[in-house]
Amino acid sequence: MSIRDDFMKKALDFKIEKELKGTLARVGVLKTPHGEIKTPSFVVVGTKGTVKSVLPESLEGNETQVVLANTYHLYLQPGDELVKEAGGLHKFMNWKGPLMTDSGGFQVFSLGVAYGKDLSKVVSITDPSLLIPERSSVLDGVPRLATIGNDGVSFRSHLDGSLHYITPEKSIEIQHNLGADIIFAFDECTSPTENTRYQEEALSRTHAWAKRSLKRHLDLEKEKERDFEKILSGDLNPDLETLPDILFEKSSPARTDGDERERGARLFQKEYPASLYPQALFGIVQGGRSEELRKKSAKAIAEMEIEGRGFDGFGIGGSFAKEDMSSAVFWVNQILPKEKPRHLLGIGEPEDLFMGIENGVDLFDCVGPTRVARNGCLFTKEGKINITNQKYKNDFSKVEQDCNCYTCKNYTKAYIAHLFRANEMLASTLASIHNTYFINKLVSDIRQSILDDKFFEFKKEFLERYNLKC
RNA sequence: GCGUCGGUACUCAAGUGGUCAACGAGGGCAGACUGUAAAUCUGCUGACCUUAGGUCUUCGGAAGUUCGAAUCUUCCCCGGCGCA
Repeated sequence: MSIRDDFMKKALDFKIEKELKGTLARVGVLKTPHGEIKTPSFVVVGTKGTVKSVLPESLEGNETQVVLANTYHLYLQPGDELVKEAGGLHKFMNWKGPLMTDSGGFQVFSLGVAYGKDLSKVVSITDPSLLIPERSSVLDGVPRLATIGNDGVSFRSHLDGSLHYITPEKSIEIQHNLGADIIFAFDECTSPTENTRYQEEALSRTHAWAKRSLKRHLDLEKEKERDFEKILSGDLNPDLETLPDILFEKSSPARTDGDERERGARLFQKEYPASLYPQALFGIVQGGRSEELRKKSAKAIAEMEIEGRGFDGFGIGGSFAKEDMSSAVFWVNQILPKEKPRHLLGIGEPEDLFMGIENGVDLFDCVGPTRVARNGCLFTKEGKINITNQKYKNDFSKVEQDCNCYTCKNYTKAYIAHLFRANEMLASTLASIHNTYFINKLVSDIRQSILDDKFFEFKKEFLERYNLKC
């Protein structure tokens, strides 16, 4: 197999190393053009091309393997064309490891039906009055910023009120300009409060959009291949000669600890323009709370292909009721092809990670660890603590005695509490570093427990201790 | 000493006869946050009673006027400024 084949055809290479008997859990390695991801893995969220308040160097020293940015936000600001001009998002944000972008599908939900309401990714569904009988663009007097049509979604920018129309094709084009290693199909994230009739309607739309996303993606990949061919065959590409150095990936990926990872990375270290890097596309499964719809969606997305090429992996989307999240994940992962990676979108409380991994999830992303950190909430093995509580004011112990993160190695609770009270920026930074480390380490420990055949012992031990203060 | 402006809860600061336990901001004390509209949001912050609500004590001090006073009157205490 030529370098070109390796480079272009294998945007993603996923190898399962071990499966946990009696469950859907597996341990694997996911190879991307910017390095490997040992799965299961947590994905740290950096919506606007930055993990808020944290330097990329800190992430690297923090067990962070992969970062997820957002299509919609970067399209609005600074614009995907500008990011492309800058040499792609990796260069632009100085993150050398694997990178993903979300498609903007979640903003269909958060700026649409959830706008101005107390509706989030995970809700408690015990109250039937939450169900939405009728839909309109204005509910309870709050106008939405996103309105869904069959062809795409109109967004009213939350930054300046300007109107934008995002279609599946547009989302993919933006994501190709951004240049993340793994990108997502444009979908409609529905609320669990929607009725079945609406879920069905939304699902068929998501499937149609998935197909259009796939089509546009494959076309754009073909264009890259043609350009690549020209370069290799020596057909002069005058543009190439004049491209600035910064457009070429020469440095090795950030994460090169371990021979295995380095070998994987080296495969992709030739001097190719960032814009020609292959990208992998994940299709997204929806279907709300319905078993029938979830399974139908998993089947449809799994089987979807154009000229023999399908999705490189899968996202499991939708807003969940906490109570039935695990069953929804189980239904879907039973059907999705085992050999491709699965990403549970937007989920990331410690207990959810155990649940997801047990039910066959390989990747999780969640704003929780970083958002909560900025608000003074820190993860510990005994549960979350609010560092601004009075009792920590003169507590000169570490957040966690045995934690190896930069924050715990160097600072006391009293100091972090002081930074929060004094409204110092470093407060967010130190808290975010600890929380991302905590979650990364937790997933890495779960991974090891599967390799050691100790998953259930570890889960029990961890959750019992964690829930003490929950 | 005379004149003048002021003294309101932890702090700053509204209020100038009843709708005032007293706007607002900060601080304090808690809580929330799951593909980031988020360094955000919510609640409490005189005392007591179990929340709705109720009772009591408060606006420098004292004494008055009034059905009713943080608000009006008198005296006193304290502070700023001006003039001596």
